[in-house]
Amino acid sequence: MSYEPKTIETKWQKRWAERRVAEIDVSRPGEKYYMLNMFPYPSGDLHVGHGRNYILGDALFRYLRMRGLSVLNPMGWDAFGLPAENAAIKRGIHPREWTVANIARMKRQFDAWGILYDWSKELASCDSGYYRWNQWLFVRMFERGLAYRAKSPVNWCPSCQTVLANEQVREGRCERCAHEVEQKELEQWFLRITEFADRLDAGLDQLTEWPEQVRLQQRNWIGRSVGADVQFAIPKLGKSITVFTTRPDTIYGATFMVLAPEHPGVAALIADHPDRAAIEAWITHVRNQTNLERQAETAGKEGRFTGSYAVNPFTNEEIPIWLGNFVLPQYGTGAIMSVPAHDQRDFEFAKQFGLPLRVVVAPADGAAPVESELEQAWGDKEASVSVNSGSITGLSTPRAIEAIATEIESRGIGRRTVRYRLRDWLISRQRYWGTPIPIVYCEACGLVPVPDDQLPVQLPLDVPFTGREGNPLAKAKSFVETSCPKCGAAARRETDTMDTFVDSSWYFARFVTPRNETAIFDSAVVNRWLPVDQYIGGVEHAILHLLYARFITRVLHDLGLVTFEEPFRRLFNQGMITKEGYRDPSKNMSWVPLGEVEHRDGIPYRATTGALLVAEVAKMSKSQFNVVPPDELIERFGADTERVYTLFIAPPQDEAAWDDQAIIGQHRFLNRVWNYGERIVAMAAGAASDGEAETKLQRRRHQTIAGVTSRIERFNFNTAISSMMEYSNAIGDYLSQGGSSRETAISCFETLLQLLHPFAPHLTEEWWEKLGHETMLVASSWPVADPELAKEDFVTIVVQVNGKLRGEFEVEAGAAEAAVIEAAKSNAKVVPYLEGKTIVKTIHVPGRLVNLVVK
RNA sequence: GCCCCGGUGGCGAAACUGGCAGACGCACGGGACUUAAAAUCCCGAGUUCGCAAGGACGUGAGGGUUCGAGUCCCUCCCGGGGCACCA
Repeated sequence: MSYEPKTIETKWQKRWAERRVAEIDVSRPGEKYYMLNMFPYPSGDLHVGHGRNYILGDALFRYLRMRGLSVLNPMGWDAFGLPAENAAIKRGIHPREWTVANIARMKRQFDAWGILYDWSKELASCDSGYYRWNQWLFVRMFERGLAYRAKSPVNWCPSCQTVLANEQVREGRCERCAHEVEQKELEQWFLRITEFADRLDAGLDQLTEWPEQVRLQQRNWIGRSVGADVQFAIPKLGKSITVFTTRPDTIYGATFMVLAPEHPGVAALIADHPDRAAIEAWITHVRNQTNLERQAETAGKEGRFTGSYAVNPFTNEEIPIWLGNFVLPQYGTGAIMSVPAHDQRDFEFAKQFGLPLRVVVAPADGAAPVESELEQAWGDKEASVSVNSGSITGLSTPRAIEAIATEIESRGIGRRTVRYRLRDWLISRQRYWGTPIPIVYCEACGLVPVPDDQLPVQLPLDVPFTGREGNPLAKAKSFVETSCPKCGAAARRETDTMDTFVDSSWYFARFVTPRNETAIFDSAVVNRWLPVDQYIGGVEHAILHLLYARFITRVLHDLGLVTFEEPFRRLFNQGMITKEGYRDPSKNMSWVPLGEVEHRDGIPYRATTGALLVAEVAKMSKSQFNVVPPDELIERFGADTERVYTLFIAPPQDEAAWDDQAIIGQHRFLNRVWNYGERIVAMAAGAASDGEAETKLQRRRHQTIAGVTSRIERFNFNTAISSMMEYSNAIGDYLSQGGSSRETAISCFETLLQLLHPFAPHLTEEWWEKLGHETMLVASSWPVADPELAKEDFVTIVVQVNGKLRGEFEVEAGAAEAAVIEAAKSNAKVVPYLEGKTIVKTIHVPGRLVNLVVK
């Protein structure tokens, strides 16, 4: 019988499901291992690029299981979100229906790939049994002041018709739809993540098994900076304004002050300005700028003089107070002391408005820069010292910072401070398909959280989806109109829903006890199974999801629900799968459907218009027509082939371009494995064993076990597959070059089946059964290498003369050094290079090489 | 601008601690089987000089350390990602 993947694949998928091989009882004792693929948004269609993430996870799952661990590998659905609502508007299907149908589709696709999940733990964030606990958690946070409502300028996406968190804005644009984000002053719900900034930053140090890149991104996003708050007196007002600086040592060089136009003190400062109206008009103009405009580097700096002065507390000089659009109201105190000689932004502002510079820092071993000659701010890459700075003159920069901070504190005009770039997390969304925020507005009682026994606040199903004008929830009278839980008076429900990132910030804990109806989860069980031992997902969540999850985990910790603060011990980010797509330069570089692309002499043209096209490698996406659906591949080659190819294509953390042609190589490989099986079972039993060929194959077997195991441990799936191919080739050589022991052939083949099982599970199960095993391969024990049998008897020693390769010879492993060197010197290929020379140095690396240095 | 990560055959890549560069594949060339094709199997192949034996060159560029560098150090070029007036 030849290899027919279709038949055997459905057979085994069915059997794994029936026997519930991936289900685990969380109360079962044993060494636990919690592995988790980030739960997906159920968009419906999976392509081979998505497959990378899940296939990798499944290979790991099968391997760990065979290693004998109790592996929890659940799957669920990040099921709230905009696409479902947009589908409702476009096609009149209710978001719930659309979501449920997509979930069913995706489950079928997982099955077709042969992926095993513990479906008894399945959860969907759009089920009220799940989002109820979202609401419960929100109320806990509200009670502790960690969830609060505030009016502030927020990011508004006019296309999505909702506000966005800071993290969801990329380069001034909406992360989802790329529409430019506007600033709006709105009252919204926030979670106080900034209160955890310090802990979130410090915790990064422990995450040694996370990709360095992700830790760095989080660190930058949190943006911890150490400095000092300093008060500058405003004699005219009899008050002072506080600035934040990371360089208090440069305070003697602070020649002016700049406030954000939004700074609360501005009105008083410009009250008696002769041209007040003009300044106010300018302030309005700055406020109306989008973040994109305001922060664009090309825009240059804008500023206005307030007409007022502050006193520099160290020089006692009066310095002018300016307003500048480059000073951000949300960071620090919204006010800065400007040191134009040593800060590039201040330098540019000073040059633009003719403000004075004063050099107060100089190289430790050189002349101080001269103010009039400066072309840019002078910074301290290397050692520098304070100059022209009163009591700190002559101190090195770090010591000067300390000294001045101490003086500021002792004089009572400020203190050391740590500031963060991180802002509170805006979670209100003006959309329907999300968790309702469980708050009631009462005339008398104000903001009243919905009591626990009234949760969940159910999302009403009978809501009109008309598109555009605002949140459909606000139009559902039966939902909005309610009574105050405190006083019973008529009241109004909050109609904002939560950012879906709230849902995904704790789902990994819910997975352990997903049906718990009395608590968010069972703490005892969660504390045994968490943190997640291995988390797998894309880098696009480096900041958003992973930061929020770390934050919420700390909240759960402080609520006494969990004993840990970091939810994910190890993190792995798989790389993207890309594919060539085609763009039409004559049509504004729009993407061309594959059916319209025609190749002539390897050059792509548009079949309909004859236009020359440009090929571009990009992330798979329907809108770019470069998606490869797995269906045809599975039909033609089988899921095992797709799985092996996906893992072989490149190191899993690297980006990889899908090659429709190269997949044939993996199909050939599996086909060969199948044929070796056929040849082995056809062998005559009981033939005499044949010493050398057998020893050689056995040695190969044990080397391969060791190699594949360590490569899987290091996630080097591509090279693990290479070494299985080599091993498979060795079995082929044994069969075709006179190997005659059926017993040897079978046991070596069985080892191949076991090693290959995580990658090609169907084919290997089929052969395991064909060879007479009654229990499943997935339940077998991972083979263990015998180092004695893996040892080589002979090693190849290469001989170099002056570092150049000149010869090689075989020698018994562990041969004496003197003998090896002697053999090297007398090697026929080497001798000519030694003639007439003297050997001045001999290097011997045992088992590898001899290098003879001659003169 | 700052911070990260990369750059190895025609292509995907390998080389784990400084020790035979290019394993394993794709594509390609030659051969076997076949009426033929597909499938399968075998052989070849970094570039270059040479009939060959063999030699020279070769991991983005240049320099350095070392008996020996894809691997370590310095400078630069190119590609990708992140942050971007954060005081």
